[in-house]
Amino acid sequence: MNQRGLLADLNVALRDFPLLEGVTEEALGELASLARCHDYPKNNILLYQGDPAGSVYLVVSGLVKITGTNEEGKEVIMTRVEAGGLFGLIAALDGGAQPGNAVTVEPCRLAQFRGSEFVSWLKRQRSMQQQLLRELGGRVREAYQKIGEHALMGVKERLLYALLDIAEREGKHAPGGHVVFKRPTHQELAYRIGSSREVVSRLLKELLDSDLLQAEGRVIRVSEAALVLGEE
Amino acid sequence: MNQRGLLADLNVALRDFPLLEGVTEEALGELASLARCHDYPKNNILLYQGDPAGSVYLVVSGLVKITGTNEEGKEVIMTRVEAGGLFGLIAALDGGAQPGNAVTVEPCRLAQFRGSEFVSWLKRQRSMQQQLLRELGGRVREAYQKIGEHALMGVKERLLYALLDIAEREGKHAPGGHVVFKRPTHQELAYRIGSSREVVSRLLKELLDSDLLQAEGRVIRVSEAALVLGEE
DNA sequence: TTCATTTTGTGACTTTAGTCCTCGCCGGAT
DNA sequence: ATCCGGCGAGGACTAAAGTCACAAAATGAA
Repeated sequence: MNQRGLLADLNVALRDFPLLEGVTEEALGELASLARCHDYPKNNILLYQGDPAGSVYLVVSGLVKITGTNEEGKEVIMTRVEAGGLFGLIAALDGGAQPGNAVTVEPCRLAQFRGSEFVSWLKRQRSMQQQLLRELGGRVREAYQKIGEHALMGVKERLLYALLDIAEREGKHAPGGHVVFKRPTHQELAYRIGSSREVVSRLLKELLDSDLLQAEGRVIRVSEAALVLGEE
Repeated sequence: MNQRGLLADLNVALRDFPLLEGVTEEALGELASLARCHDYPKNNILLYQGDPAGSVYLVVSGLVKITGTNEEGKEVIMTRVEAGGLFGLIAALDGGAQPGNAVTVEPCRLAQFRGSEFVSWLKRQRSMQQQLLRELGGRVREAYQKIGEHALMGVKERLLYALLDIAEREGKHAPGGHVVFKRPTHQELAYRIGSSREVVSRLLKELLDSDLLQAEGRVIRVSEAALVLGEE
């Protein structure tokens, strides 16, 4: 699709994003006019950790992960940005470095803004600022949670919490007071909790043996009772 | 000192805090009128992780740490809030749970606000909101940094980074291109990096042996060259 | 100074997690 | 149907970190 078509879509999409609720039609149009909209394939690198402040991106559709990596290629996922979410903003706000790498997890459509233009637009949007304060607060809470998990729990417990988190977000309720969901691959889980594939493989089996979880193929079932353990 | 005296001091102090720059005299007075100001001793617990949203606190003087803990009493420091900083705000903004425990590290004077009153005052302060966006962005960056350190580095490296961080924040420049600072206790360092006293004891010695750092008693010296390693 | 705390150093051991490798399986592409 | 690559299981080993126990040193308050 060409830029014109993508932008038309963008205009429609903007109205659906909770972060932009309360922003006037006019301001939305203005925002759309600042955007360049593009499609990206899976695993496309958008930002590197430590890069200087640059663009701000809005995820129109798809999923982006923010990660940290070390020299040997080990990776940990800090957070995931879904449709309607922003990334690149923190650096743009304070002119500092990018807090993490940004990589598409699946094919994505992204709207790209010049950092300075986005920020000066933002300065005029009061309700958006308030939404954003809540949003950033949520990110801090999520990040603190992760720090606690890494510093205070073993891999097995982190794995359990990661699974409960998935169950909560995308699980479907099944008869018998259960929640079911399709688990990601062991490798993907390992990235999320900052461990290795083999270890996840072993520990997942232990969790399945210990009747907290049951598996049928790649689908995992948790009792709703167990779910509440995951919520602080 | 009585409440009246403390509040008079508060009024003076408010003008010095970067977070409140650009806020009108009138709004500052209004804010002060919402505050209850108290002194707290060292190690005083102010908030527990998971508590429902309640008060917002402003650190007038002293130092507060935000920590996570597990059942066995192991602790990790998420961040420290210095004079002029806020805590309890994230929960107040979104009505969620407190992201961490808040504990005084030294005797502190704190101004306490009802969460709802603080937030509705905040809604009227545009420049403050922008400051706060930057501030929260900084917290996210700091937290992501910590997640990366925990997931991707060993204890020794985390320890080194923690020391470089202290050197940068509170080190004094000494002749010979060095920076010197007084290190915290091993136990305190262990809390910061989420490890144990004994391990810190051992690894610190290794670091001192390996000429990245030199110690004279509790004072540590780093070359300015080494310092840049710590900055992403 | 003296004495009670804190703080530190260290050996010995346990536990946890990470690594390397092999092998079988399943699903999708050709 | 067949081939390949990602996925999953699991054995064997190594390395890293945590724990326990105790003694020595440093600190700071009376």
